[in-house]
Amino acid sequence: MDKQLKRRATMQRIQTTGLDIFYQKGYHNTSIDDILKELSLSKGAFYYHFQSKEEYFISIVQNLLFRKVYSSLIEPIEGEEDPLNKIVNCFDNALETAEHNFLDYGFVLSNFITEFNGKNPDIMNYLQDILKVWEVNLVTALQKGKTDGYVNRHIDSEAVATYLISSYIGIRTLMVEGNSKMLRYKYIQQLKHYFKLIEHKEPA
Amino acid sequence: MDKQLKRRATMQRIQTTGLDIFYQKGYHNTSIDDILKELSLSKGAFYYHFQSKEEYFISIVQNLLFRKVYSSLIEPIEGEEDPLNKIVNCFDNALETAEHNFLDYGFVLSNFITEFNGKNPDIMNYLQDILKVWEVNLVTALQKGKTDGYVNRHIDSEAVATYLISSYIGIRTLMVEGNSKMLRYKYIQQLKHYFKLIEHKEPA
DNA sequence: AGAGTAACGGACCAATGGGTCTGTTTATAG
DNA sequence: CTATAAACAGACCCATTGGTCCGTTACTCT
Repeated sequence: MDKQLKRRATMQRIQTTGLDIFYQKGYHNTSIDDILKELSLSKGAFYYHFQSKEEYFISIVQNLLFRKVYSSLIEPIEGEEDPLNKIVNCFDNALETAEHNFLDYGFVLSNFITEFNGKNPDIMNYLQDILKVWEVNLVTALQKGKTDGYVNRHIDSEAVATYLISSYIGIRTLMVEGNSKMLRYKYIQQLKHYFKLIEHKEPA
Repeated sequence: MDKQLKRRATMQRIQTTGLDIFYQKGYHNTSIDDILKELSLSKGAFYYHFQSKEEYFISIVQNLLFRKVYSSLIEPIEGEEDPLNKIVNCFDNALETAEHNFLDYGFVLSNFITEFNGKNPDIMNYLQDILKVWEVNLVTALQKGKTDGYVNRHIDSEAVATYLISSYIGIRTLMVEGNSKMLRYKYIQQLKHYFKLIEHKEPA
């Protein structure tokens, strides 16, 4: 009965370091051997648990990547208070952790989207799905903000959501450069600036 | 005397289709043989003109990629009139051409930045240089817009420039998904919205 | 304790990768 | 017309790739 657990644990281990290395080096530039070397594991072990490199990667996306994005960018947006405030804080926190990476490799999700676009429609779907969940939750939060009196009723929630996602993906791509602290500061500053147009204006 | 020209022509051919394929499939996922097959050329010919895959790619970045980015995103910003207007038009045009690609592969420059980050500092420098030229020109245009009375004097030009670049990179990454027409519309809408905060307010 | 199977080790394979080398064509210069 | 080098063709090299196969260990259940 304990074998199921052991199995799960090993698979998780392989997936976790797999995500790390794929994130750092990219999917096509990472060999199974690279990952197995890091794990001190054998090929027999790997192919006992996974059918192929592709299926392995997909399992990582569904198990780990989704939760990673969800916990850092989606979950923190949910709740009752002012959504605009929460979005700013959420983005700022996410950028801060990125900033503290010694060497940053960008936004995991958008990296993979860039890498697989036009090459593997199957994997692309799984990645796009994560994006969609993010977008939907942003739109929902903004709409709720309208009814709760935090957000201007005249704004196009979907357009704002895409604009937010775009800018976040972009700033994370820029931050790989180095002076991420300055970039984060500038970005958050402009984001707040932008949000002045979005927030509900109290009747004078 | 004509040999120099012939040589140049052949190298250009190899570089041009190289950029195409690298853009579509990514650097690591593209083999020299892939490119040579497309060109109906031999390995001997290739390695007669280029020393290695890496040196070859760098030559592409410096010769073709820079000009591509410059002509589509940097040059159109220069000039005398209202910079904000020109930026909107420039971005809109760039997104339109992207939209008309049957299959879009994203923003070439940011794709490569994502792919080479943390892997090849040499290539990264060349790519970052292009980004910097873009950024500097945006900042210059905004500053000039201030003195010419088009742009609000209180805005932080550098922050606006990074915010613009971020959002552009991001929306191009999103547009690979499919419904790029809608995305473009939403993006430009929010961009204009954002620019209302940036433009010079006429004294009442 | 022993049978049976899950979990793993690692040699092996065919295909592909970047890159070399030698030979052949082509074109210019004298 | 011929010598000479540039431009190219393509067989070849060897390390690496994803993946297979079979043997061995370790654990579980009766």
